Amino acid sequence: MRGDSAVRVTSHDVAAEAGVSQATVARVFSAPDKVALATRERVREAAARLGYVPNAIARSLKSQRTDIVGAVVPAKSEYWQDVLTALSRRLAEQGKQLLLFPFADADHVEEALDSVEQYRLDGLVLASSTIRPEHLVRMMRRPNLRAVAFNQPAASGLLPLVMVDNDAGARDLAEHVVAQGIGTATFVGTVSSASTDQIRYRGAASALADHGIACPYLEAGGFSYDAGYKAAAQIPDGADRPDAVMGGSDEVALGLIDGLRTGGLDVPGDVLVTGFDGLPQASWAGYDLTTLVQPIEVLVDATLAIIFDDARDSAQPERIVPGTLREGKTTRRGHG
Amino acid sequence: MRGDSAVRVTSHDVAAEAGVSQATVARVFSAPDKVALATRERVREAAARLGYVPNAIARSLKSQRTDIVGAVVPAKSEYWQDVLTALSRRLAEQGKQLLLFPFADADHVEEALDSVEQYRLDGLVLASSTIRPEHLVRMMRRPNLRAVAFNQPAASGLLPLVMVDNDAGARDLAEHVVAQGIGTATFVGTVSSASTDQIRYRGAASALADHGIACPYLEAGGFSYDAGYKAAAQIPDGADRPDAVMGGSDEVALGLIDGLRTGGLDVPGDVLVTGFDGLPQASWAGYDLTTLVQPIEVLVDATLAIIFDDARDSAQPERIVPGTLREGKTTRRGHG
DNA sequence: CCGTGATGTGTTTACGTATTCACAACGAGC
DNA sequence: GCTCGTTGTGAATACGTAAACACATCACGG
Repeated sequence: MRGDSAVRVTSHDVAAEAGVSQATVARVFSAPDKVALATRERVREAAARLGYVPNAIARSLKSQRTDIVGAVVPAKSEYWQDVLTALSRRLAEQGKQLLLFPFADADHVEEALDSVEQYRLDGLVLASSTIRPEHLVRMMRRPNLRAVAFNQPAASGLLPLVMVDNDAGARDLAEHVVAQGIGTATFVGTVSSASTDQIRYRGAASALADHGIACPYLEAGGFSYDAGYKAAAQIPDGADRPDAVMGGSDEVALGLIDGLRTGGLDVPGDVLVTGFDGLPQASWAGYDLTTLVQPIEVLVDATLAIIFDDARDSAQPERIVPGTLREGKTTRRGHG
Repeated sequence: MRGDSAVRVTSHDVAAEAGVSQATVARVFSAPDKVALATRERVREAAARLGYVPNAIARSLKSQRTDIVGAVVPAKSEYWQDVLTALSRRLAEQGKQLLLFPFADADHVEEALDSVEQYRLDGLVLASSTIRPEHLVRMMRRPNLRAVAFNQPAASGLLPLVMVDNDAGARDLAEHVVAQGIGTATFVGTVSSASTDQIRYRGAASALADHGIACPYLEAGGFSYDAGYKAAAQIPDGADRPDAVMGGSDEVALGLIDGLRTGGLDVPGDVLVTGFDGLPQASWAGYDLTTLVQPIEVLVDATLAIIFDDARDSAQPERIVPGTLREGKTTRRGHG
């Protein structure tokens, strides 16, 4: 039934109602100071009377700006959800919107990017360290599209990049557990092919090596609690049990804690555990995980600055932001 | 590479390159079966050569369909993030996108809705039980906009509505704890003005009353872990301590557990705890919370069915979907 | 051999806005 | 009293596509 009572009302209708031209109506809503006060108010009243709302689609078509930023992110991840929350809030403050392009796994990134190209977005945030370089390159040369890689070291040199200092963070965590007096350690990574995972492991291993401590690598095989939980079973027990287990992410670390405890171990009594990211859940009293907190607001602001600042000619910027060590009870050793 | 110059390439350019009309190019990308195979391939090749990508903005303007669904949701909430994940995945499968309109608190809903109206969305998911009725009514009469209230009992009669059966779920949980042999109980709600909170409390209280058990109401004052954690301190201890504490949501319940444990109590040894929603975190081994799992996939599918099914004349549908009781160790009593 | 329907393509218009250009009215400066 | 810049407004156009309409071609049955 097309005969809906609700008719689409355009700037032309408002123009007729107010006795002005369509151009004037458009100006009232996009450049009000170019219209005389009296006219402006007459138009505003007419618009209100008719229930007129400017059509963002038409505006975008004409102005070549959508005021929409896209984000290509993994569908399932605590960490990314936190980032998206911060991102969308900041955008909303600027009157812009966030269009989500989630992908289930790395093989589906291609499809997501197909969609991205159709919408003429003002900017694009490429998240997840599992996006492959060839995909990144594809996004480089779209006109009017500012793409930024977020926490994705592999994008270095290809795209503007914003990330937390994974290396320094991993070292900080390692130094911290060393200071607790550990003699052995194991790193349980997320997915070994992820560039963040590699950097975090190398940073931790290198810092531990400085103290003469070896640090074998174990792969959880995912970015999830479940992956960490299962990986806990792979950690040697008995004489070979490490004094500290460093998780490649908070999600994995939380799973590790529960997995270790299920296995009868005490955290931190028997084993120290660290994470990485600073998820809200890491602060929950049941875990109180020692982790490296990412300054998400700072990272998001830096990302948006690259997208919206007009310094187009500047070279590919790389913003590497330091994180903060959060000391929880999972590394608090020797209460007595 | 030839197609990567920074020029905008349109269907007209492709038409010229392929020696056909613009209309034919458009048909190749929107209704391929209306074009002869030979022509189609010629156009496809020309498009690939030039790096042509259809402009979704222009298409939307012409076709009056954006293929975008909006979601108005609270900015910070584990539960809604799970819903959004499911929603965006389903939409992606259908080649549609999700546009996010997060709001920090109920006072900012207005602004979010202003933005919503400008984009001519195909559908809108109004989430959160804190959206006020006057806002809902405003969304009713937009042309070409199918708005659906998601888990928001207050919208009944105003908008199409999809929700889990809060009443039955609360009763199920209550019956379950009664079956564990409790004699006293307390309900710790989220925010008492939220319609879901009221229904859950009434359902639980009513079921408990059937067994002669009173159930005082305590308000956590938020939907968060922190609110629950703090609320735990309000629960009477000593002789007045309830045998069971029912949380108004999983987030609150998880906070309650940690709060109670911090207070020196054993869960479930001293107090049983239940939640509501079925968050992934509720299944974490550290908590293993007894809760009512919402069938999010089912709810999302029902929502999208209302938005995209052409049964325009049908009355305001209300889909109330039953949840599933998940029995965890937080209500497993009497180990000894 | 003509009518008829199907098929494929081109021509044209419309979606609703922002912007350029033109123009009128007006005050100020010489 | 004339030029000149300013201010406010209208007319016209373009953004890139989809769809309505017209038309040509062709197969086919009578």
